[in-house]
Amino acid sequence: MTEAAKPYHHGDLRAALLDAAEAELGARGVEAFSLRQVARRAGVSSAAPAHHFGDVGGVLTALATEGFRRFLAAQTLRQQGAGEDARAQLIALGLGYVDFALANPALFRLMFGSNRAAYHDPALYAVSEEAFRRLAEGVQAVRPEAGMVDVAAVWSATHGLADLLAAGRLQMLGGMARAERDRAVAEIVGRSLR
Amino acid sequence: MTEAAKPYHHGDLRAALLDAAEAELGARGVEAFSLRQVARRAGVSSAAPAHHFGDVGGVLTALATEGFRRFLAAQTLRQQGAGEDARAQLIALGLGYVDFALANPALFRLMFGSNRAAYHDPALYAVSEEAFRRLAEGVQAVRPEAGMVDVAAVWSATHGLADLLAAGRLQMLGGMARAERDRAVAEIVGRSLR
DNA sequence: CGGATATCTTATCGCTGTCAAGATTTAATT
DNA sequence: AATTAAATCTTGACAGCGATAAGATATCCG
Repeated sequence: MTEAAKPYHHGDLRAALLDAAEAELGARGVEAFSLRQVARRAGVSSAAPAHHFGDVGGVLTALATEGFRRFLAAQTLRQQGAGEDARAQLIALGLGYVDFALANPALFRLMFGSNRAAYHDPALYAVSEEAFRRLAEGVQAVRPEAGMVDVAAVWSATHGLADLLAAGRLQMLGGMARAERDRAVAEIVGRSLR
Repeated sequence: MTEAAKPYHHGDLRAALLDAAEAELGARGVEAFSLRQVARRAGVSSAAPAHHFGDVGGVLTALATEGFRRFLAAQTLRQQGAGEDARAQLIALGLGYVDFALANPALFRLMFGSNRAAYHDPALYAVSEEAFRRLAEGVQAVRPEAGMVDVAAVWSATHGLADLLAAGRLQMLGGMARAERDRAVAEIVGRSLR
């Protein structure tokens, strides 16, 4: 096909719907997310998404899954630019955690602060478990004798920071220049390790 | 009036609607909260809430405001049962923070993890600012030279802990007996202070 | 080529939040 | 005490939502 005005079949509607859903999420937030609006954004009828995602929960679950992939990628990116020692790697993971929350606040909120994504979905469960595993292993690498409380401490500090920043509280940190904020995040995550 | 079956005027509908709203919030969560359902719970027409709260946002804002009052009360309760020194007081504040989140997960999520409550509302703004002020002053009392980063560290660790526990992640801590969990929370909050 | 299948639309349902208009009760004023 | 004003609640309507069944159109595969 060359470039027909409106082919009956979209070609890759699933991907287009996910893009539209992310735009909708960013524009309206998790609370006011509308599936019909997503369909409208993609230039398709309101019933079209059902064939690819089932219901609105399916769309949000797929979006959250994609979100976790990028979440992990943001952590990897920071870790690649960090020193090799375990502590620097764990702090880099925390910086990536916060990076993602600041860059995608609505997506972050969908992933961590709502019941709208179905975590019993195998793909979402797998990728969220991987995120936890990476953090836990990062803690173990720094302190081999570390236990549950140590993992909880690092996760809590990092997640709390990310959540408060994504919500727009903690303006004292959110308004900082990146380098300065990075130092503060590193300091806070570092403290949680004792 | 003795006990007429259905008086046209309720008497204290505002309070009854808030109770119904809290029940609805607990039952369905922030995501599926329905104003009509709240009215049904209170035995009143769907348009009745408008006269007391304006729209659904007004109900949720009032509910969040009441939530912050109880949030502060939970912290006060812990602080009354704690030692007098500044550090014990701050850790008690953190324990109250977590207590509230575990006892009222849906309300906690409304207050901290959603845009549905209007924080420009004077009453809600005032009570949420008081909560922040108490935490910041608690940090200052422990370390008079403390700065923004110290406040952010304590808030992040405490809030992250509460948020993850309310969301059902961190089952490792959530499944503990209260005394054991308290020790872990105290340890984690304590770490954020240095 | 032709039937099976995947993809998308149209039309409809019950539910939601909001609003205007009317009914009923309480409060204020004289 | 009588009348008026104000507050409270109901009824009825509207548009938008998610979901689903039935039909239209395109692709796949023998």
